[in-house]
Amino acid sequence: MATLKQPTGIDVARLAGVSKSAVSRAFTGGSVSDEARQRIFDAARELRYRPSQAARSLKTNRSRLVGLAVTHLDNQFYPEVIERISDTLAIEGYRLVLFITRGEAELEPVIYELLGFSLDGVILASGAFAARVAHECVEAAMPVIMFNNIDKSSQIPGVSADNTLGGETVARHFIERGHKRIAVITGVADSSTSKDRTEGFCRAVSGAGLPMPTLVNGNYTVEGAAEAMNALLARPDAPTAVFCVNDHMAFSAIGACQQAGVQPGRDIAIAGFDNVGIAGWPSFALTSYAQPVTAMIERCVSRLMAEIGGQADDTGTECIPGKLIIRQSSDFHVP
Amino acid sequence: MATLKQPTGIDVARLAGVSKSAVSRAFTGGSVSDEARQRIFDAARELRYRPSQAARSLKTNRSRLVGLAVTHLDNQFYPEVIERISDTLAIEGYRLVLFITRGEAELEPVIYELLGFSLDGVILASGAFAARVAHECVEAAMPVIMFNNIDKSSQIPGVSADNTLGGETVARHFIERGHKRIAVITGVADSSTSKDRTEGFCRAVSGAGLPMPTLVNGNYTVEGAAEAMNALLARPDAPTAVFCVNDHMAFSAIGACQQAGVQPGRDIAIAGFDNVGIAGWPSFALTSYAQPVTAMIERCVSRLMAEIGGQADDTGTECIPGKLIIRQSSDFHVP
DNA sequence: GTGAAAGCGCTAACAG
DNA sequence: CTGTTAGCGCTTTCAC
Repeated sequence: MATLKQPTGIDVARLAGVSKSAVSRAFTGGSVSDEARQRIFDAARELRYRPSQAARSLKTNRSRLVGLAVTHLDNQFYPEVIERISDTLAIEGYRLVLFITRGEAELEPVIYELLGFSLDGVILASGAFAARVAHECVEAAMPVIMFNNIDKSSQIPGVSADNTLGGETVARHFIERGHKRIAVITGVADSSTSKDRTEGFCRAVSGAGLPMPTLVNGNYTVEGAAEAMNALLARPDAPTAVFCVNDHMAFSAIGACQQAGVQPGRDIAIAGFDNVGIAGWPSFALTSYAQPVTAMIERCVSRLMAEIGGQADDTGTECIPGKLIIRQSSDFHVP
Repeated sequence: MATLKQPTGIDVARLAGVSKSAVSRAFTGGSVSDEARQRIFDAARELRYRPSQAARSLKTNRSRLVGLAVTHLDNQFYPEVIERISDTLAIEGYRLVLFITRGEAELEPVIYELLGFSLDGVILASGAFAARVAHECVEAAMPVIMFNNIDKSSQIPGVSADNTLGGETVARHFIERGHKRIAVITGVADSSTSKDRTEGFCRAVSGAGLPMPTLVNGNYTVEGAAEAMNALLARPDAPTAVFCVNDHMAFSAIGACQQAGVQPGRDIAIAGFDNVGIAGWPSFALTSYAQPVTAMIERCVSRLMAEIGGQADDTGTECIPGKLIIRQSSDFHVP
């Protein structure tokens, strides 16, 4: 039963024959004699005592909880990121509270909750509308940082891959392999990731004197990407290379190609972005621009910790270069 | 800055010209006159006031936080489950605190944290050693329920698919298609899921008068499953059908087959378990026993809520039947 | 329907 | 090094 009375610091103090402050000190690293400490810990173990976080939070104004807002998790990039952020935060003694968002409709309640759960800080990895949530957090003096999707136009702290560079890098790869008819399957229109990747890509393509790539919106969904790919294949001037602005869509595009009898890596070059685990599976062998996830998370967490520690973060937006991983899906020259 | 003073109930009370008790009532659904309520909410909005969860928790002994322990998330089943649990809990006003575990080594700290974070309850979906954590929770009077991996030998609340039935169902499917040389790639040895699925499968196979399936341990990992599959293919009496006890390993097995020039759905039948999203992708078209995720989560959450509400849960372990989804990877008859 | 008052369990001065 | 004391912000009797 949940109603069984938990022991308090007083119970422990009594059993150990000390004051409750001594107990508190023992558990917070204050100065206690070794002997007292020993008695306290023994008593605590006996009573199965653990300091109540609720009371502690009330006093210290710290919950050791960080909120993480993400969109739905079928894009494998997010589970990977969640796992790594969780690990990194755990080292600092923090835990993640999950807020899975599904779109604009849920905006208000999410903000309300994010701010209501007495979190120490918030990481926003949730795509398009995150910027608005971020502003609310700033207003409410809640430490916040945007991850992956950022808002360059504001001073809101953010960490992302260098998406523009990533787009460029993929473009250059296509160009080197002799492609001339090139397309890109874009993501949700107002996400910074899609915009930047597409922009970098297009700039490099036209900079090389090639015609502007055909852009089709895949909306960051499996269905959208499949449709986009089919539309591309149906064109009289079908592209020989297509850049999907994330791997999630690239997998779907590959599937669409296969169904149409077009073989990626031979008949058409496909590249993605994120380099999620699946990209390396032999069934896909997807060329992908790898986000520097480790570095991104390291920066994200340490900046958030600094904010929580009271240091204002005026670093703004930070873009870290990644690395192109070339695999079979694009590793050939056009004739 | 994190240090900006947040408004308290007193501030709101003062601005609204009422007592702080009135403010509290307004926010907890107590009886307040409409007029007062209006003034209070107006004042709260103006001050950007939100009741502090920490203080509330201290008083009510409820945090509206539920812990979720899971192993690493590369098995796509878990992200799917997390997302759904998060949604279901959100309806009840609860949020998920994530504890990503990585094995026995981390057992103690995880327990300590799980119990230390003043959670209202805990969901254990974390595989093999979850049972020990569960017992600790029970001892500590922390409402707990095991999900997916359960412990039938104890009275610890648990919800899972009917894994035995699932294994049987897959076996029957193979048998109907005329397979005689059958193998299974198993998971971590002491996980109830792997044991039950394998057991149900083997029982049905030998019940049909066929020789016992060859068992190879894939350890629930991509690498393990690939090795297992390769070992299977190398045998003189290589199987014509293999059951992978989860989809995660099945994908890897499919990859291994393809690399060996053996085509799933034609040369060999492959089936998985979980029916994760990817299973339906054309690149895999994996036959899989679908876990009844919706029902499982519904039961899991409502039982946990009951426990949190103070009702002892003596339902024990609960297994819900799923459904076989037949796809190309196994949809053929042996000659 | 409303306010006053008493804590929830803890930490952090403060004095010894 | 140790105990006493005063709250953290809220909910909740209890009178009115």
